[in-house]
Amino acid sequence: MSEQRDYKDTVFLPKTDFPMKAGLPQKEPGILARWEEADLYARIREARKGREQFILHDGPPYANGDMHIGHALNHILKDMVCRTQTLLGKDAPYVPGWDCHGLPIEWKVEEQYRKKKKNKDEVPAKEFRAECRAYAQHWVDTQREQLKRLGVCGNWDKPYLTMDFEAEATIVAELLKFAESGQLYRGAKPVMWSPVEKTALAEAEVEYEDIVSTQIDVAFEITDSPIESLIGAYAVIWTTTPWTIPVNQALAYGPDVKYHHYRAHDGRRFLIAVDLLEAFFARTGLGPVAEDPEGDITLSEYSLGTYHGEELAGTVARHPMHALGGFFADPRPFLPGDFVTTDSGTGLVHMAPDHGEDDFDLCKAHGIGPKFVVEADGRYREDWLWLPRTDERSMSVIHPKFNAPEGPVCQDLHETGALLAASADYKHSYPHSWRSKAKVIFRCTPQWFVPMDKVIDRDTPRCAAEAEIRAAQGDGETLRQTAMRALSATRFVPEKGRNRIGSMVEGRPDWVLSRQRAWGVPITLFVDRKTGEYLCDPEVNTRIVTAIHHGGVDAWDEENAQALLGNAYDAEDYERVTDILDVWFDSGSTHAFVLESGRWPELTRPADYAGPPADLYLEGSDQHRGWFQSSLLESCGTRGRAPYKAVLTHGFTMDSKGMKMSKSLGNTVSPLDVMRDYGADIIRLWALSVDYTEDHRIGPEILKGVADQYRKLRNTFRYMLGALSDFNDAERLPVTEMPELERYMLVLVGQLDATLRQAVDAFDFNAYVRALSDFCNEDLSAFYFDIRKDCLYCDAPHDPRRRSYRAVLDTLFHALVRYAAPVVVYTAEEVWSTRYPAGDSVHLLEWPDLPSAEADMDKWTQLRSLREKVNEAIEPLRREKTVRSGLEAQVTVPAAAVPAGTANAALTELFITSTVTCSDEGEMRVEPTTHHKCGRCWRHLPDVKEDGTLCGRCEDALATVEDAG
RNA sequence: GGGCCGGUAGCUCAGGUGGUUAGAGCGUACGCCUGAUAAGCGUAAGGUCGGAGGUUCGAGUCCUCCUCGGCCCA
Repeated sequence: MSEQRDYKDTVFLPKTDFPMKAGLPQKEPGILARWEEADLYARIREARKGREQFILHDGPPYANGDMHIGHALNHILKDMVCRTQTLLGKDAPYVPGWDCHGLPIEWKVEEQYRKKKKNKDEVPAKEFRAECRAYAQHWVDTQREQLKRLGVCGNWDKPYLTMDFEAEATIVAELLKFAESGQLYRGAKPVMWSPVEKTALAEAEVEYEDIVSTQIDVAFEITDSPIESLIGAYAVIWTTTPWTIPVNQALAYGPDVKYHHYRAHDGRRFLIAVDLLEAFFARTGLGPVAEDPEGDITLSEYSLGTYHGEELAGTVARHPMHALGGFFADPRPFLPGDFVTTDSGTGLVHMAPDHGEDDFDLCKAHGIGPKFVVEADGRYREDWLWLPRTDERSMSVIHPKFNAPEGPVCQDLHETGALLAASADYKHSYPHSWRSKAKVIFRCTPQWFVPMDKVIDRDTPRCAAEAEIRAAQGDGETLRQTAMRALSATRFVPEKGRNRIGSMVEGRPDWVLSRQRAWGVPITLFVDRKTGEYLCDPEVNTRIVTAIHHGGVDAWDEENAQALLGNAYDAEDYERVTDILDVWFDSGSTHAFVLESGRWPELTRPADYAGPPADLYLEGSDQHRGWFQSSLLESCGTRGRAPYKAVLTHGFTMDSKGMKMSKSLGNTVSPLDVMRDYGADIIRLWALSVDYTEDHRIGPEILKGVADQYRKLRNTFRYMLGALSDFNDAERLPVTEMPELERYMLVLVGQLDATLRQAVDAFDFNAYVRALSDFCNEDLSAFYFDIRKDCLYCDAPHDPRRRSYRAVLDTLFHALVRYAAPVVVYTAEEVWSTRYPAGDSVHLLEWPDLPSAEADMDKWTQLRSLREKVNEAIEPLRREKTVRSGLEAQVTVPAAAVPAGTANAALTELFITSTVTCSDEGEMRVEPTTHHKCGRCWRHLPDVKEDGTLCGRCEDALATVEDAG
């Protein structure tokens, strides 16, 4: 065998500096720095100025702690939305924001105090708030850097903070709109209250612990009933909080519970739920017979009647302490309560609206209000009829002695004969204060509310603002009705969100606005000490807003009261409300502050624009109860419509087994770690690959899969970059002069384009990423690139086939880099700058304009399926090493399987074999080639004289190259 | 405990109005190539569609119950 010439240096191999290995964690920060230096966000705004707007309004995350996986997912989705809209040519700005007020921050600052042995109560409020402000600012700055690192493109230099003075002023102004239109009232509501700390507690400040309580059974004598036989019988209630009996105001029954009226062995008649009789007998010994050792009593002998709960409506009892007169002598009505069960107790529940949520709601619905007789320290009011304050009895209601079977309540009940049983042996879990570890009670305190079902009164308008709001809201519509109407005009992605928020709005109680806290926006109301009405004077309100605007929330203090009230009022006559606003009101007002203030020109709508200022709100599904709803109610109450046109919700990120992440389980995945180990583009690709509409998972295996997917995408770009090295626009050919394969590929990329556009419209990003990825894998790498490898490497540079291929590659490159840019933002930039080192950012580009092309798609579908069959047929020969690659195979296919008019040469090219011939046989045949192998292109062709010499095509190609050289 | 949502190959996902042997990509295994080379190509294996009942000639798709998980509320 003669020495063969090595033709390697005559083959046009891909040439690129673009590395196969990404090294994203090292590379990304540099790319980010370049964007910042070039002020890319501002340049994109400039480039899209005047275009159709797409306003995504950022829901403010809480400024507390590092970015976690939920933040990452949420912001990647937001970034994807803005970037795809921008790519489509719209002006889609992104102004990030933070929620800065509220309890968790207060806590952290208090915690720091405790470490320094400082007492919060000794620190002036202004100083305390200043520390809260500083604490929030610290986390805003931290999260801002972390989110930037994720590749999120936005106005990071000017985010919105709910603690900005302007924001605080806007929030107050929004509150005053509610006030001026009569949509505020002062009511009461049971809240968790710590008698030790003398303060209301939030749910998060409470922990549950197992304790042993006194359980008592108390008889309430029935004084009237539609069921006459019940009169004179005793309704029995069971409770573990004896201290609430002196404020009992009603009894609740379960409408679907069955009750028994029977005569006990002592002659008294009792009313009890059927299912709970046995337990009741065990506690009280009040069975129909004194002793029942055999347990074989038949109640029917002693039964005086069985009643369905509903039949008890209209029944009235009297309080065991009715002899005290006054409050205690009033009748105690039976009320229907859905919450009444037969899990424990007697099936009848005593109602003290002062001290229970169910109690409060049920009583309120029947016109019975709380009495406010337990004071902040947990003691009964001195003048309360029941209990003269003797030393012995004057103690906090949480005191064990107070509730003991020997305690004052049980004693008194016992004396009246109403106490059927009392024992200090009931184990259950009960809320305690996080800080003092002391027991907590429910206690009614005055709170400010926004009514859900009040029609703004037409006859007595308070202020000019009211007229405006009336006009915006439907005529005679309640806030709930306005909100429901607004929801029906909103697009939900996914659609099921509508149902979720809808049922919440439908069933929610009035909005409690007030919190007894320090770090927040004040409820800036002056209440007339005589009438209890809040002052509603637009001039005063204007002064208040202006003061907050200049001085922040600190401006609402006692010293300023007279100045704010002005000359028309005397501060002495008014109580300055010191509650602060629920932080949900803060965030519910961000649309006003961020979208309508003009402070962010990129968010400002044209003067003639009407309708919701935001195109989209995009948050986790927990925000159905949170921000989506608070924004809806705030906007409906002040503008009569939702602040958004569409709402997109995403699920939560679970660990690799689908379990919720928690620090204690040690299964958390930090986006900061993922960025450090894999890079931001990997976590972005992950977020955009999963089905965000549901809960989804992340874990090592999943990330490995995402990294693999990334590598394929990256290599696709690397190949294109290499194949397009030295590409010259002059190489291009008109589409109509291109080979069919090229035209087919152009149609395919056109289909991909349509799929991607549709995915963008539907915010269906996993479909977007999958379509892109599948196209790279199936249509490019395994099909087009593989087939055209020979053409790229070996055709002469001027060959129309090669020119066509490179032209299509160039089209593909420009399309794909744009499609990929919103997803892998860093890599797309790296790809783009590798090809155009002096060029501008890839993120300034617009959606690709594809050349129109036509191809016989049915024919190509047939050819590709035939190609699969050929591969299957070659496989056995490869297995037995008869041939090693397809290039050594000679294939005979049934002519019937080949689309009409397809040349054998075309099939050979397509199947990457030595030759393909058609025959009339029904079976496909594969055999090893008899042709020699070209030394340059390695194909086995008839015109190669011996192995290692050249085929005609390569000879010509070499000749032209040498001529040119 | 209540409301709402979900459970399709190892992983990520497709599977209008119920209709032939449940699909894709990745990963895996095996093989090829060594001129995209920590790359590329090919073939193959993998699922009792969370479980149990039911409706139907026929159910991943409809109904009921159970189970596991999630969000919100209590």
